[in-house]
Amino acid sequence: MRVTAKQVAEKAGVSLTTISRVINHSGYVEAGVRTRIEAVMAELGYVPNRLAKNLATGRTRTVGLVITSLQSPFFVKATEGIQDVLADNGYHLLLCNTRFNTATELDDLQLLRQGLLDGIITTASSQTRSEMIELVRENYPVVFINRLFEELQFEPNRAGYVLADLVHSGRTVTNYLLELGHRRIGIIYGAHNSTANQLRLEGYRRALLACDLEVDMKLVQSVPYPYISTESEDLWAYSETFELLQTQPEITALLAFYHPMLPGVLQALREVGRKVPESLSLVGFDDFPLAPYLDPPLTVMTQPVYEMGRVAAQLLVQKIENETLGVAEPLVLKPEFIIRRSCGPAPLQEI
Amino acid sequence: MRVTAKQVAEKAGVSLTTISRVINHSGYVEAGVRTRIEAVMAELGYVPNRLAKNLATGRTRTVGLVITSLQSPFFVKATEGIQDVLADNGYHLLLCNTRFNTATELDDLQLLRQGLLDGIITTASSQTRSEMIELVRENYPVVFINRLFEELQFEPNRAGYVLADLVHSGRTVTNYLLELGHRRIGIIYGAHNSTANQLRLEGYRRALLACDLEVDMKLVQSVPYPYISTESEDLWAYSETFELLQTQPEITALLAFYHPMLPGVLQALREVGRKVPESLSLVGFDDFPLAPYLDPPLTVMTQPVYEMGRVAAQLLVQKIENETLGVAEPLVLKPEFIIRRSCGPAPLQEI
DNA sequence: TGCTAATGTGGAAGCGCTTACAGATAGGAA
DNA sequence: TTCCTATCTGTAAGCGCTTCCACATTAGCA
Repeated sequence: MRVTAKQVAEKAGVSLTTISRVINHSGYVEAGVRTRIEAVMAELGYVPNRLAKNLATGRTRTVGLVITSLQSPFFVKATEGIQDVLADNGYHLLLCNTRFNTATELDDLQLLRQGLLDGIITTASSQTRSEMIELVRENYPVVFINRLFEELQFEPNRAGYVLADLVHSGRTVTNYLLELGHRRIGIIYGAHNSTANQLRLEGYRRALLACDLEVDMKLVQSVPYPYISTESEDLWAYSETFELLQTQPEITALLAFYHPMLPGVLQALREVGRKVPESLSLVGFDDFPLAPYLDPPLTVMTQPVYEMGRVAAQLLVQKIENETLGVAEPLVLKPEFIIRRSCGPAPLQEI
Repeated sequence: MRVTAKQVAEKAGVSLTTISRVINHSGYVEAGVRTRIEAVMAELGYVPNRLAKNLATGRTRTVGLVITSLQSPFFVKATEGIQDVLADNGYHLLLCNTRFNTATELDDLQLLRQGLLDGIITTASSQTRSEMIELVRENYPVVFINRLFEELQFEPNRAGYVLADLVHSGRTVTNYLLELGHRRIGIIYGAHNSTANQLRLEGYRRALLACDLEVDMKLVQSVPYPYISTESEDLWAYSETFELLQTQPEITALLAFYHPMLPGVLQALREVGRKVPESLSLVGFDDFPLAPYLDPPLTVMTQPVYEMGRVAAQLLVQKIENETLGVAEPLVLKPEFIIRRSCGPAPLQEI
């Protein structure tokens, strides 16, 4: 019942080939013939079937975005950057939100092999590391955001890397707190051993080292990711923060590496009776529109997220469209430190 | 270079049909043959080409989500609900984030006609109203969230409607404020004349009416949607709120209908010197994890967003899979009012 | 005028699956 | 035994495009 190109061809008295040419503005078509065909198309209400086109060309003009959650403003902003660039280049976005589910993530990656996706942008979890590497080795176009794969470092392939300078982030924040007199700086981070966490921790370590301080892993608390199916994740990271502050009361500053942990962290601080910033300094990661209106306004280390999304998408489109391989050098963008009022001088310790 | 079903067939010494049958678990295949074929598939690393399948079946198992922005927690939560259900049913999600761009929205809707999408879930803007109606009339499966189309009310088609009881929302909030003694209640809402805004406003009107009060449209301020391309939308709704409070200083309570307006509204309140809740009561719409940690904790009227997403997706899958038409009765879910500390008794007026 | 290049069009073979439809075999009921 | 049904397999015709090639025609130029 749908109108096909064949019908248009018959009605316009031309061949299928010519129809294809006017649709795609490719090859030569006489102006008169073109307008005649366009008239017939309009008359019949012809819309080209993309499935057929996809099969014939082996391309879909669709890219996948494989992420673990939408909860973080990081992903929302990155997604917008990505989509703006994709839209400009005529690509669509298949959203693969894995919800921290490894099986889902693996399935989503298979979409590349199934031909459904021309490429993938991902900040995926480390659970599927080997599969990602395999895909890259098979030369599927992939761009990673805030992820690094050293094992691919010297192989020519079609992967790309976009990162914020997270070592710098970690160091800057830590330095700031050290200068405020803090010596016991706690960290709450999401459990998976991601590149992002590693790099930030490295920055933290270096800053401490420069002051002849050692990292005390008792101050570094990981939080298992929730395998979300219901909505009861409101106070994620709450109990871990609570416990950390109970067992390590000498902590005077806290870094929350992942935005969705904030509500839990804030709740724990309330219940433990640590007022921000008087009794404890708090730094969040990634900025969000309401940060200035929290109580107190939150100091955050942030990344140029929207821009990172844009760059990632540009890189991917480029990798999809020219088939050339190459060794990838990571693209590193500058983070930004936004000081508000959630940090203060370290309170006097009773030691 | 990709392995095709044909190659598997040859190597296994069977016909293409049989391959298809084992892939799809359809029809009869002798157990021995099946295992043999599966072995060959594994050996060759065969992955079925979804493009070919899509073309042959005329279906894609992909649905589009057409929204205007991801900025609101409403969309994030709804998207998660939708994706959870879709994943359970083997569907993928194409994210069409129109960024309030009507042309983009129209293009995205065309994906249905192009065969790329089996159905659409949307909260789309009212700019594409007639095109949506046309798609519904052509019997494409579409589910609307918080949108109503009276003109389709009695026509059998494959549309579905999921709504929160927004009239009830508007009325409840307004009643609450009336009871606190407020008489001049302002509203800030996003400009497009959406069903959601209309219904909430209707609730507001009814509540006032029950107290023999009239709606004063001078208190109801619309905010044009930003046509976002850059990131400078931070203080969206700021100037409109500022102006409203300047020109209508007798306003003692304010409803913010759309979450992304909050930062701008809060900033305006600060600058105009109205302290919440002492000098002005504020109610937000749609809850979010950090609402309890704002200054002051925000009272919000919310909707069962995640659930609405789930229901919408279930409805859509159902409509896609059984081809039956029918007259749609809207599915209305109950909203929830979460009282925190951003509302107080109306301050005494100097009249 | 003849030759080449540019322009314009169509035939037909794919792309890699699904899905009638038909045919074959085996087992059970009559 | 015959017939019917259930089980199993293959042939071939699509699905609706793209694209390679071949073939005309016209224009450009020496």
